Amino acid sequence: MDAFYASVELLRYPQLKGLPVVIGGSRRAPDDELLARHAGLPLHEIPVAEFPLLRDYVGRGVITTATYAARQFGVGSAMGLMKAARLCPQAILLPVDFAEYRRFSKAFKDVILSIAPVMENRGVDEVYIDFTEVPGGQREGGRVLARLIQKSIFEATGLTCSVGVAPNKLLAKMASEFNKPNGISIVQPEDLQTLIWPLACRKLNGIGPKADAKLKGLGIETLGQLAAQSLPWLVQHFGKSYGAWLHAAAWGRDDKPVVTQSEPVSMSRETTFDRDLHAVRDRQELGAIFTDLCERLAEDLQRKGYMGRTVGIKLRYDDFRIATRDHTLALPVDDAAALRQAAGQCLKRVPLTRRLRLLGVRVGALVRTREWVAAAGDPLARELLLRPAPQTSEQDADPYTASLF
DNA sequence: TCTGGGGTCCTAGGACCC
DNA sequence: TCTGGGGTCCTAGGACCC
Repeated sequence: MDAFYASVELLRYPQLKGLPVVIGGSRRAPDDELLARHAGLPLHEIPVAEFPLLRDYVGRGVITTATYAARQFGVGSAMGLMKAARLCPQAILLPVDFAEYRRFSKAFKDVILSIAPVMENRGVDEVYIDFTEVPGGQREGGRVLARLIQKSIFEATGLTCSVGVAPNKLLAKMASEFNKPNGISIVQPEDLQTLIWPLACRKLNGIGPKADAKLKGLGIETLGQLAAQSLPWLVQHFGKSYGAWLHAAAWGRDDKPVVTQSEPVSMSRETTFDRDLHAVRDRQELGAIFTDLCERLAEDLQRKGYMGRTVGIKLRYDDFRIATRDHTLALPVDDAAALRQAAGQCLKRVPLTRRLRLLGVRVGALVRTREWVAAAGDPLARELLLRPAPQTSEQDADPYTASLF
């Protein structure tokens, strides 16, 4: 989806169309006051001059999305709001409204599912779609189906998206970036040299800041240069697994399927404080936040129907270093008191001399509550639920190898 | 001028078991 | 008295993604 959060906001506030708008700020909503002052007035009639400006924002936080008009000024996702305010002080700042974005997320995904049922979620604003078996999915290299999806989403939601069509997910993801916003791009295997190899390594989904810096240090700037390296050389510098992946990816090879169903692995809640807090001096405040995080996490678990037995905490110190601790319980839990109890034990095992800027609570090793309750009286069934399904290896299927061992 | 929140996956060492 | 090899689980940290 194109500038998803910002585009959803523009549906509510069409008077902001064409203006630099940024969404962000984790703190108190900057426009609460605005909405209160104009209670009763339809949202689209609130005068532009009434909206809060980025220059007036005081506090922490980053931009989650910027309109294309705002991007002209050099502001973009993940940039600190204070820095963005210097680049584009006149930008309008709106708070994030996840509930609203989730609504539109479901709406556009429902449209896609009605057309092409093999869809993989990639977060709130992105999906992979398998065109292979969709009627007409091969016409004009996929362009016809891509256009149909764009048109259907726009009619249902008023939102635009960009589509990349390619033989695999890796190339499709890159293709989707070629023609933003509201564009379609088709990449065939024979386009590797002309369309992919000139790109910076960082454009590849899976090469982040660290790997990119290391590649640069080795004199590798583009995907073409990466593709020119031998497999053993890459393995030597990046390890067996990542090295092999880098090699395959640079050659446009990716055989990962479109996964339509998946179980959550963990759930968490975390918060960055308005100011750094000290475990002793700000004990009360920290304790209240801690309890609140556990309560919200418990709500999440119960609403989604999961329990978990690995409970953990995450701290971010004032110097931005991160510490985590976790603890696995004998039985899964989903209530705030149990989470708070277990997380509290974790807190005792972590250094607390430095001031903290973030506290988080996490729960993993999830089981579906319904299945756990159903196995209530059966210790064996419970035991099986707590152990993840064993990985079936190639060796198991090979009678010769199996007999040897 | 400091840098959000919610995730997944990988690695590596140690405990523990057979 | 000195010492194997394989496997799983737990824990901590880190890279990366949206």
